[in-house]
Amino acid sequence: MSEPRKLEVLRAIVEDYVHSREPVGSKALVERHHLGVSSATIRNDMAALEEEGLITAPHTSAGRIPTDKGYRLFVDQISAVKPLSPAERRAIQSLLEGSDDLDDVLDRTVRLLSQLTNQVAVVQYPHLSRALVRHIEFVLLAPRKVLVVLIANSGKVEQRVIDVGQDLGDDALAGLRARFLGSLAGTPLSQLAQSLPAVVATAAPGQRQAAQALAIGLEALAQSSREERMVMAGTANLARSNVDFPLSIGPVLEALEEQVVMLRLLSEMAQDHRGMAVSIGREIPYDGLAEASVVATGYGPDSAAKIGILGPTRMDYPTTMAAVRAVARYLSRILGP
Amino acid sequence: MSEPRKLEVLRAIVEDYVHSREPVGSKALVERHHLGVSSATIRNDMAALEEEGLITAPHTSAGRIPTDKGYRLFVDQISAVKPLSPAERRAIQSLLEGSDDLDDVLDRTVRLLSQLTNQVAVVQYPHLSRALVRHIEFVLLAPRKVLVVLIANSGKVEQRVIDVGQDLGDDALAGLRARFLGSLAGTPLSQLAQSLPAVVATAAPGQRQAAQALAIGLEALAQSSREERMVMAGTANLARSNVDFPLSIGPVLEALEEQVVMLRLLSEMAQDHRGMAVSIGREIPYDGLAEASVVATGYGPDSAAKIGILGPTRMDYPTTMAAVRAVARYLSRILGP
DNA sequence: GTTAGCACTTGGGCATGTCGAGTGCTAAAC
DNA sequence: GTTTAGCACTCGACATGCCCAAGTGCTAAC
Repeated sequence: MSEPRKLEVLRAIVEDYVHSREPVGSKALVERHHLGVSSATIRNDMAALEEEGLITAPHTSAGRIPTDKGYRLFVDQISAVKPLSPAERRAIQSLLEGSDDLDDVLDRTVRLLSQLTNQVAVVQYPHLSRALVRHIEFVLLAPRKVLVVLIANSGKVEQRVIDVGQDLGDDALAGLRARFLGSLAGTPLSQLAQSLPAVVATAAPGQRQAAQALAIGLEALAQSSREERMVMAGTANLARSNVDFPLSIGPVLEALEEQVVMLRLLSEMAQDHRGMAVSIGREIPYDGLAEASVVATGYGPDSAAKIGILGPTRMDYPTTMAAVRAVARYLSRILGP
Repeated sequence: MSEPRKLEVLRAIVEDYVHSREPVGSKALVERHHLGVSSATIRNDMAALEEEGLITAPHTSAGRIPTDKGYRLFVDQISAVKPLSPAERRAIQSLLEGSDDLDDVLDRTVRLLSQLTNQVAVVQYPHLSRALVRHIEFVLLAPRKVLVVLIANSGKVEQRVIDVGQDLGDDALAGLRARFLGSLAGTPLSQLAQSLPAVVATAAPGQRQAAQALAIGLEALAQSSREERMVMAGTANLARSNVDFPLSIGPVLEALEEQVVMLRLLSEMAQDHRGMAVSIGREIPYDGLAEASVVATGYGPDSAAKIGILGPTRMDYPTTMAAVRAVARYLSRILGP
C-alpha cells in the first residue's frame, strides 16, 4: 500500500465529492480517475484513510466523504492554488479601477469576490492604529452638544456627538479646536490617549470641563476606528448551498450579522507559507459555523486587515483560494501608496 | 349568508393559519371559534370567500389559506393593532436610551425591532434634503488629493476624496474653505447645487480649477446624503421561516442585499389612515419578494424616513404592526428636537 | 338562510418489496 | 508483500399498494 497513492485517493475523493456532493465509492473512483489499480485496492486504501480519520462513511454502504481533517490535509499538502482565468483577471481589474473612496472600493471588492467565488465575502476595514491625526473639527450643534470629527491621514473620518457639560460659544470652541489641533496634528491615533491630558491641562480654567469632555470624545473616536468594522456581500449564496448546511443556515447568518464574531475570527486566523489562512469546520471556535470554512488573506500595506470568504466546508478550496488571493492583491495595489 | 359573519370567518382563517401554518378547514374553525353556526354553514361562507378570491385551497381536499388579497382585507378592515405588552415597552425604552450617536441609535433600533418581531428589520437613514450646511472642511491628503467633508446640522457627516486637478498649498486650500463656508453655511443641502457656481466665480483665477472640482465634490456629497442608506438586522430570522418561502430564501436575501431595491420599496409605500404602510406578497413589484410582506411606517420629524420589517406573507400582522409603530414612535422621540 | 347527511377527492403515512451501490473479508495470483 | 477477484452482506433510495382522515360540494330537509 503506497503512501503517495493514498494521498492521490484522498485528493480524488475530495475533488469528486466537492463536485458531486455525493459520497464517492471505490468503483466510481477508478472509473473517473486513471489510478492504475482496481477498486479492491482502492477499498483497502480507503479503509486506511478512514482509520486515520481523513474520510468517513455517512452510513454503512455508502461512499466516503472527507472529514474536516481530510480537507485540512488536502488544503495543506495536496492542492495547488489554481490560476484564475484571464476573464476573471479582467473582471477584477475593470471592476476595481475608477474609484478612490475607501467605502466604495471595499464595497465593490466584496461584491466582486462574492460573485467570483459564489460564497459570502467579507472584508475588514483597514486598521488605523498606525494612522496619524490629520485634522480635528468641533461643530456646535446645540448649546452644549458638540459634533467631534476626527480625520486621519488615511482618509478615514470618525465622528460623534458629545455633551460638553457647559455652555460654550463658537469662539471658545474655535479656540479649543486650535489648541487640540495644534498639539495633536500628526500624532498616531494609537498614542492619542496619552497625549490628550497635556492638551486639556493647557485649556483656560473656565473651559476645562468642556476640554475634558472633548478629549474623552476624541479618545473614543480613536478607539472606535481601531475597533474594526467590516463589509459583507453575497449572503444569498448561502441559500444556494442550503443543502450543505444540514441544520439550516440560520446560525451562519447569525454569526455573520454578529460582526464581532467574524472580526475576531478573521483577526485570529494565522496565514500559512502561501499567505493564505484557511479554517475548516470545527476548527472554527464557534458552534454556528461548525459546517463552514473560511478562506482569508491579509491585504494592504502590512497585510493587517483581512479579506476572505465564508462557505460550506464542502467547497472548491483551490479555486476559492486563488480568487481570494487575486482580489486581495488587486485591492492592496489600489489602496497602495 | 351574513356579510359580517363572512368577515369573521376570514379573520378566523387568517388567525388560525398564521398560528398553525396549516390549511384550516370548516370543522376545525367551528371548534376553535364560537361562531354559533355549523360547519356546513361555514363551508358555504368559505365557498363565497373563495369565489371573491380572498382564500384558496392548496388542493382539493385540504382546508383554505388566505390569498394576498385576503391578507390585504384582513389588514385593512378586520384587524386591530394590538397593544404591546408592558415588558416589550420597557425593553424598547431601556434599549434605545443612553446613546445619541445616529449610527448607534439606528443600529440598536433595528436589532431591537428584529428581535421584537422575529423578522428582518430595516431602517432608512433619515432624509437630509431639508438639512442645512453646518460646516465644510477641506483636508489636503496628497499634493492634488483633497478630502472634502460636509457636515449637516443634523449631525450627519459625508466625506469624499477628490482630485482637484492642480497643486494647491495648505494656505490656498484654507482660503477656499473660508470662501465656501462663508457663502454656504446655513444653505439647505437641497439648494447647494444652485449656490455653488456663484462661489466658484469668486475664486482667484489661479484657483478656479480647484474651486470647480471642490464644488463638484460638495454637490456630490449633498447628493449622496439624499441618496439614502439603510441598516438591517435579523436576516437569520429568515432561515427560521424557511418553510414559508417555498423557493428558498435566496431571492429574498438578494433583494435585501441590493439595498436600492429595499430603499425604493420603502420610499414608495403609502401609509394608510393609521400611519402604517403594508405591502403584501405580489403587491410588491419585485419577483424575489413574491412570498414576502413588508410592514413599515415613517419616523422622525416629517415621517419621511421609514422603518419597518420584512417577513413571509404568513405573518402575525396585528402584532407586527404594533411593534413597528411603537419602535418608530420611540425612535422619533429620541431623534426629536 | 341554515343544517344534516352523504358521496367523493386526495394527500400523507405506513408496510412491503426490490434494486443497486458499496463495503469488508478471504483466498488466490503476481 | 501487494494486488486482485469474488462473494456475502448491509443499507438507503425508490416504487408500489393500501388505507385513513380531513375536507369539500351538493342536495334535500328544516
